[in-house]
Amino acid sequence: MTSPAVSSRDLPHPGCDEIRLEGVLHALSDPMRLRIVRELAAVSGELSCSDFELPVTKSTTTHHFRVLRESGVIRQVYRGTAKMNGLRRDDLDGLFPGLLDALLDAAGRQAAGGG
Amino acid sequence: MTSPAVSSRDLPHPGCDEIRLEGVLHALSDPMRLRIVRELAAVSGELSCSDFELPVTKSTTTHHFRVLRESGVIRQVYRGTAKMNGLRRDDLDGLFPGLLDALLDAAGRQAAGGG
DNA sequence: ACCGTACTACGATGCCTATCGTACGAGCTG
DNA sequence: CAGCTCGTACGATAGGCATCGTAGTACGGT
Repeated sequence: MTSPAVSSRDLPHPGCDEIRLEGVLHALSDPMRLRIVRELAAVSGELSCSDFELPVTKSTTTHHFRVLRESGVIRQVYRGTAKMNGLRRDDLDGLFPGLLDALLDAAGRQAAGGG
Repeated sequence: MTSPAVSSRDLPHPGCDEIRLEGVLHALSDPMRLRIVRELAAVSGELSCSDFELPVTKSTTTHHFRVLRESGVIRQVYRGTAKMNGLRRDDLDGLFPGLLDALLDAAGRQAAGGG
């Protein structure tokens, strides 16, 4: 077959009116989650959870993805056994214009310069 | 006398090279601290700790100001018995161009629109 | 039907932190 | 000096959270 269909298992996402700036900042204040978001932004598409090679166990990885989803930063959808992750770029840009770009730029500068 | 001199009591501030993006985001992910920063940005000058009317005790207020200072978001200096607080706007703009403005704009939009 | 892969759920653990209250220090002002 | 205001220090408390391990579920392939 071509590509696995979206599973019926659905994941709760906050609506745009439920996304809180504090929640977004808290989600991104964790190094592991900031790293995830940076990788997602770099590919500008979807990545499965297992595409990331994080120095933590799978349990912890699941936890971080959930925090990102529940804060409204990423969108998650099952596709077969894989769970695909994508940045909610349009939603975030609509709510907080320029914020995501400024954050990604800031993270990039820090990664490049300070270590 | 004219104005009370800066006290000899000195407060430790992180250098620009010590300011971490994650630390800044964590500092701003608390509603009370985000509120403090918004008020500081609004007056674009210095405010004493007691200029803020926060719904927490003085102990807690002290704690929040310290977190903001230690993360590099604000600069604090004693002037008489008062402790004056100012945004480290130049330092932050130098490290993370556009970030502070985007954050303040985002906070303003959320305060105006969603409540 | 069976197995392997991808991810989850749950409990445990140890640390961090937001909050408070009380007691104290530093500096004005009468 | 005495008192007042501003802010700190310290301990306590309660909740949050990053992490792990183990056991389990969902799905696709053989």
